[in-house]
Amino acid sequence: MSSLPQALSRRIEAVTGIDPELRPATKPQFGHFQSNVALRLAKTEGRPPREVAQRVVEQADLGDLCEPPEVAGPGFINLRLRTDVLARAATEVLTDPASGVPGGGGETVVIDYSAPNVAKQMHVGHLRSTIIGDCLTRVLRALGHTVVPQNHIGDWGRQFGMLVEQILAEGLDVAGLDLAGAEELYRRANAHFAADEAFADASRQRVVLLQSGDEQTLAIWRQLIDISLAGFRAAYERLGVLLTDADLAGESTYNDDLPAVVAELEESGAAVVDDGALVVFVEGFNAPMIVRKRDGGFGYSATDLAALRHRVRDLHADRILYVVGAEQTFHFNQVFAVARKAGFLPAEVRAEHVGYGMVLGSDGKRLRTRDGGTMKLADLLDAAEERAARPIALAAVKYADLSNSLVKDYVFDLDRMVQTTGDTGPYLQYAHARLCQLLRRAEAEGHPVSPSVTRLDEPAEQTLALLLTRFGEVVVEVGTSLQPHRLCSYLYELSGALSVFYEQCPVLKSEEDVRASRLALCTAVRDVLARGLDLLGIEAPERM
RNA sequence: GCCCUCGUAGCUCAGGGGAUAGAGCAACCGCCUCCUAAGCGGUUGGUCCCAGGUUCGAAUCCUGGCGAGGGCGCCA
Repeated sequence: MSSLPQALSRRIEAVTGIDPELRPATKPQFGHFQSNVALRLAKTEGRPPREVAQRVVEQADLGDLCEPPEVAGPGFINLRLRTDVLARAATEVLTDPASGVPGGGGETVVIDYSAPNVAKQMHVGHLRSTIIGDCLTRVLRALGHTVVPQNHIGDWGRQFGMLVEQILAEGLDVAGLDLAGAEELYRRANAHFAADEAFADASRQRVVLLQSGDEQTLAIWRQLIDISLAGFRAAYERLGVLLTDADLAGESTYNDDLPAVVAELEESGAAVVDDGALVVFVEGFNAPMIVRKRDGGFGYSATDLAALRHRVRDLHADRILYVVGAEQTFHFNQVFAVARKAGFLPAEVRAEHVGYGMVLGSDGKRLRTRDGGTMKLADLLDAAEERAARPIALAAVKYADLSNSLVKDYVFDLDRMVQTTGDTGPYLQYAHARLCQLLRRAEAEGHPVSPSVTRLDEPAEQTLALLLTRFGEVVVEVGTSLQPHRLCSYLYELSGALSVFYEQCPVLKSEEDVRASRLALCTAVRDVLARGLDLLGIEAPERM
């Protein structure tokens, strides 16, 4: 089905020859849609905008869709849909199992997100990556794309020499540790490393042993991974995100690819030796990318290149998304540029860094615990659950994370985000729960729900119906722009319109045909709210 | 020093060429014999950081400042 604005646009474009750039009306008195096409045409036609608008209005064939259009202000064309057309469009949303979200996607989209570090608890930064990545996964899947999540966990690197050495020094049974225990071990190893030169040397040796495949070392390393994964699983379960072990693709999985990546970089002439390191210079970047360090070890850029190459060659990605903090913008732009240059990233494959801002405390600085430590994910969720029941607390945290522009830092204010008034997750849940209650009562009282929306006499009903028809295009927009806050804004607007409808339009006490139609409208709104919240990764309880 | 991002109401944020710049919070005033008042309506509150430029039209695009944050060859 083609959407209403598309149909309207085509009719107008048949007259104007250019896209009328139809937009939702900025104010109710301007109808449902507005176009500035006459203002833009006025110049080329050399006639007053209002005159142009009048001609467009007279010539456009809109009678079966709209009330007679109005020319307003400096030359805007305001369109108001006919009630029967609006009712039909709302019915389509009601009867469509996807509530108007077009599912024809067809791309393979790899999304890199979450990426916690082994032997460390997840912190607020991982929270953002995980929540945003989860939302994008859900949205792109709903649009019919094949989404391949990749959890690029930090399971390799120099720190493991230190950790293994510390375990051996303490004679520790790793199997008895949990993730918090591993993190304490990490701290002890760090202190030990700084204070004891002999230990530091042994740790460096241990890195070599690990890389060369020493059995004992590998066995301990695997144990560290196992306890970390248990911790990650628990965190994902608590967060209610879709990530599973099948999505794990840590840094270590690319170890075997690194020599080949380097060889290809050298063969293509992209990489050169500079100051002892193998680097790639790319135009537009003030520093080269270090692929192999002077000491022969690989930098993290090498791993990122290998991962990107794998995603293109083996996972057959059409689009690759990196949900990583905005501070890494330079790094990823450089990785993409190098990958293009080296031929790992063909022109037709899109690579996009979905950068997000930092989580700030009420002081406007990076969120920290009272003693200045990093804020743990678990502590943060604990604090939220002190203020609200679990599904509501989670909704509060997730919605706060998704409802602002991603690139901006945002202030983490638990007391504000758990409020049920205002632009919060719980407010959306409340709107949904209210509808569920209403529909339950209707069923209990034996009121039939009309299979279609038949009556839209009240402005509040029309507003709701019009909003319903926009759901699909909003989801499409999020899939393109990768800006979840647009879906948040939409759902907030829908919830607000529902509250107004709820105040102004009695449902159960209306006469029969109005009641049946309103129940249909309510069902459609409930479905869109539930589906929209699900796309955000937020539960929609039926009672609150 | 160079590069990137951000700057909108007291606070938290939308809006990113188009009509009188919008929400929420806070403050104040109303509304429950009525489907969840966890709600709704109203009032107060703005030099859209500053200065130029482009345009019929700029919060929005361009240039230059100022302010805040982040990044800039061997950590990941």
